[in-house]
Amino acid sequence: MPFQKDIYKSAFSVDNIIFGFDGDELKVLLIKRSQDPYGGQWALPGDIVSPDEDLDAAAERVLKQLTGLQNVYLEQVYTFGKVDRHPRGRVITIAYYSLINIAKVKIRAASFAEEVSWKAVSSISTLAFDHLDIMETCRTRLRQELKLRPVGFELLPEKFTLTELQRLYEVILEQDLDKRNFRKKILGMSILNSLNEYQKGVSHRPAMLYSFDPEKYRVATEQGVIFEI
Amino acid sequence: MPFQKDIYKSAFSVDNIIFGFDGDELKVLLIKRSQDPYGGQWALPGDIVSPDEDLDAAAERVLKQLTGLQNVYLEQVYTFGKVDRHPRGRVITIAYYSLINIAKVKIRAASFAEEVSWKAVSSISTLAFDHLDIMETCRTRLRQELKLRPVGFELLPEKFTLTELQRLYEVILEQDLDKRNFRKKILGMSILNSLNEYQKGVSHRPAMLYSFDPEKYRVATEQGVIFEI
DNA sequence: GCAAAAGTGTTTTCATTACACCCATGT
DNA sequence: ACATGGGTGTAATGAAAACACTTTTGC
Repeated sequence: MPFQKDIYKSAFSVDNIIFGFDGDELKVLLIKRSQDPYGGQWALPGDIVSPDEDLDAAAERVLKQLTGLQNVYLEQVYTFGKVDRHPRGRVITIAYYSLINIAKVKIRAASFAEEVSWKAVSSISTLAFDHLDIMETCRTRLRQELKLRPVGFELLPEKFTLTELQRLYEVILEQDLDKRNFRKKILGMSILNSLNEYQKGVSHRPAMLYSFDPEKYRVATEQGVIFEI
Repeated sequence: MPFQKDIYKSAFSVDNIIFGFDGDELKVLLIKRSQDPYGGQWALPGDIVSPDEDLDAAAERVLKQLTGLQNVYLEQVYTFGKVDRHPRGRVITIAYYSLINIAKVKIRAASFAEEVSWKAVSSISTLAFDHLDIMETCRTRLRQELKLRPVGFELLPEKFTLTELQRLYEVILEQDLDKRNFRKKILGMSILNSLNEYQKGVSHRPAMLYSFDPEKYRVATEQGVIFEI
């Protein structure tokens, strides 16, 4: 089967770091590899890019296969291409990261995995291949983006409280934020809709729910408002 | 020759956007292609990555072949992988950009080029393949980096005046900066050495020469100084 | 002495930080 | 009634912006 051999002479794959937020921790979706190399170890979901497939399309496909989700936040981050990074041949990989609302995912075990699971980023210390490296690079990128663009909302349900939003920032940036200053800053940008609707069933004063409004964000940006946390 | 065909079934290249600054304009080093596809057109220097070569090494090789330079600022930016981006087959390309002191370059015409030349970024309106796209992406990245990291010095001679440095920022960021505020900010970071040496042969008051001190930068960073222009 | 760029501080303005108490709900 | 997180404003601080004149050199 020369095809297999040729592919491995010079193949490229995509790997997708899928971030989710459960209200408490930043998580990534990992698969347990069912085959060698690295059989039985946790790895990032990914696949070989087929010859007639765009890179972005391949990343979308991997995401869809695993989560059923489409049209979610997905960005290319970096390409990893060390000669020896794959034990079976020369495979470079283009890393993407996506941000999803964790509640929307019904995990589907993919054919290439025994098991699929959300793991807290902070709890991961080894991964197959150079995937730990890849994850760290994507995590750094996420932090940068979070400060400069309104991407945090991608990790939340459509309706959220300001405290949930703040907690998300605190967890990802690994720093505490002042409640009043945070609210002042976010609300001052005029990019949220106040829904005049409240949390239910909580054993404390229920919080107002908000949603992110992309159109308001566009208008604000045009008027010179700079998103920055 | 099956090898050629296999390569093109799934090959990867690097392209290198080499930035230089002549005191007045931001330039990039382009080659005129001697062969089809796009024979006769200007393009970014690049090459196929060989199977036993790291991506970074390939980018360094391209840079060295063309300029003779090694150990200069070189960073991966983005990978371009549309199915149809190369008319001869599937070739994805990993884009790098480098920052060099333009005065140090003795251009060597490479075998794959008729002609090699510095072109002002602002004057370029078409390039072979998707290279215009690649150039714009790298230019955006350069702007981002310039604001947050001390990379501008890579584009200047070792000894430079503050006005030269300011002009570099103004040209790349496309905005005017206030002279006094700029000096205050840069000097306040304590990352430059004042050389107690002056410009010569200028028909005006000669300016003090400075050099960037990476060690001072490291110390300043440790003490919490944030580089930002 | 004139043209050309170098060099230099202060005031104003605006954004960021620090900070503490009352409110609404469930148990 | 108490525990829990929700919600709110002001003063102090520090950083960024605006701004104009004197100095040194070559010609």
